[in-house]
Amino acid sequence: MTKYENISKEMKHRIRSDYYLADEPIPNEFDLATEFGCSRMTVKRALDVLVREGFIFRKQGHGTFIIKSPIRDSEVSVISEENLGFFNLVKDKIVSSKIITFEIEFPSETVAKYLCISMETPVYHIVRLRIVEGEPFVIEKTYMPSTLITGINEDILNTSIYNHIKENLGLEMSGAHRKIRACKSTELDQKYLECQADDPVLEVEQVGFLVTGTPFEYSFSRHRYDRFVFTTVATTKK
Amino acid sequence: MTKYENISKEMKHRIRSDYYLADEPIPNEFDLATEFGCSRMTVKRALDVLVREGFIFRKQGHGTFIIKSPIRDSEVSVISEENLGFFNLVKDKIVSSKIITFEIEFPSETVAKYLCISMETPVYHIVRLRIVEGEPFVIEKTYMPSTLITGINEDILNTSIYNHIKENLGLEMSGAHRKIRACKSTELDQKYLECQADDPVLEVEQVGFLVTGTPFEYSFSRHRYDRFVFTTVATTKK
DNA sequence: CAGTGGTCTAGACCACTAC
DNA sequence: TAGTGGTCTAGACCACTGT
Repeated sequence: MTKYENISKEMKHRIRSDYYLADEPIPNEFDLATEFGCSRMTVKRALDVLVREGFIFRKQGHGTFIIKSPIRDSEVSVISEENLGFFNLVKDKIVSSKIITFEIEFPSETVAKYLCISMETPVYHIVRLRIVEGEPFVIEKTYMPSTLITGINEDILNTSIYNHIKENLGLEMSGAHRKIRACKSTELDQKYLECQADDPVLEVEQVGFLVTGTPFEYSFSRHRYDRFVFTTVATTKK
Repeated sequence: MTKYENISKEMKHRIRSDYYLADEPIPNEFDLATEFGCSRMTVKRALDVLVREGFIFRKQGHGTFIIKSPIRDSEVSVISEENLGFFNLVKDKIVSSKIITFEIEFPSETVAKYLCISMETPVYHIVRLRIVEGEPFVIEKTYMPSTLITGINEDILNTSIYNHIKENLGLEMSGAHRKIRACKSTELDQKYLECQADDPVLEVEQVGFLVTGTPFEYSFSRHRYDRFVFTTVATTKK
């Protein structure tokens, strides 16, 4: 844990616990640097994280203020930078899985393209239903190069592929590119998500990357439209 | 335009125009600092932008590499940090608008909450259909405090509210909190988006902020499901 | 004008990678 | 071990805000 991460964490905690008054600026960067015993650049870097996550905003020449936006208090949602795996999404909930498909095959042209592999590299093709608190939540269709992500079995599929990648394979995920769209539900959706023929689904298409830059998964997550909202924070300043 | 923004821009240009080989690391931070005549910290900051936007990734102890992911090449989409206004979304396309509702009213409790105003502060309530290349694209329902965003008229509604806010009012937008979900289409959607009763819509709920931290708009954009995809880049590293 | 955040420097040391 | 990115410093000067 670096110094700036600690400061980020502490400041987030202070904001969430109303340590600072929401209508006044938080202490300036010089004072925070003194308080935390570090240089001003380190405080700045720590606060950059909070800006990106939508906790605070800065006003040049005036100060740094807390954003009190109720839109951040979502039930089940993705706040952009934070979590990749499904388990992070639904922490503190009871989760189970049902394996619908578990095959190994040669990839289609599209799958090969997104995973940056040849069409001769076999991939896992996994379809799982994820159940949260006893209710069907999402169908995940995942393709992963079997040469990279090795040792997949049903036990792993019933818990977390991400944990397997991290704990057993020692690989680290760095990020993902995602597309989010609304779709009509298919018969597969209706059967497993237990939704009506005219219910839509929210689909998240994702290419996940390791810290080595290698794509390791290409997936489609189809969510029940009434149980999932995707949340993001956008800032214009770089 | 600051030094690091210039370097970001130049590096993005180089990557897009294949100036660097995609299979080799780009020059290290020390060499780039020499080339651009700046300190290493400034290069680092410039490259941070490209990391967040999904152009490159870094591998400590090894180098910095280009991400070649085809998922970024979307037609009409939102890449997280970049654009807030509708016009930025569909640059280089022919856009027109149809005003469906243009009223001033007292806000509901919800609208007041999201805009951080009292229920006695009047708000504009605007519903517009946006047409791209002759095809209905999105219905935008927008609430804005009339005391903050002044001087709205039909001319402005037919072009861009964002331009009005920027050019005429001299206000600057800083970011937004968004929720994205799939919905069933309503009769209003079907009528104006010219979609079928069983077509879903992709809804983006948004609270937009000025650089002063003040919420200035609370809006719902309902997109035709077959004409819009929301794209984002997520990274686990802060 | 004083106070704040924004940018930038020139260097230091550390952590990690590949060879 | 050499080379890379990661963190951090102690300052400097600039740009902007409110009074």
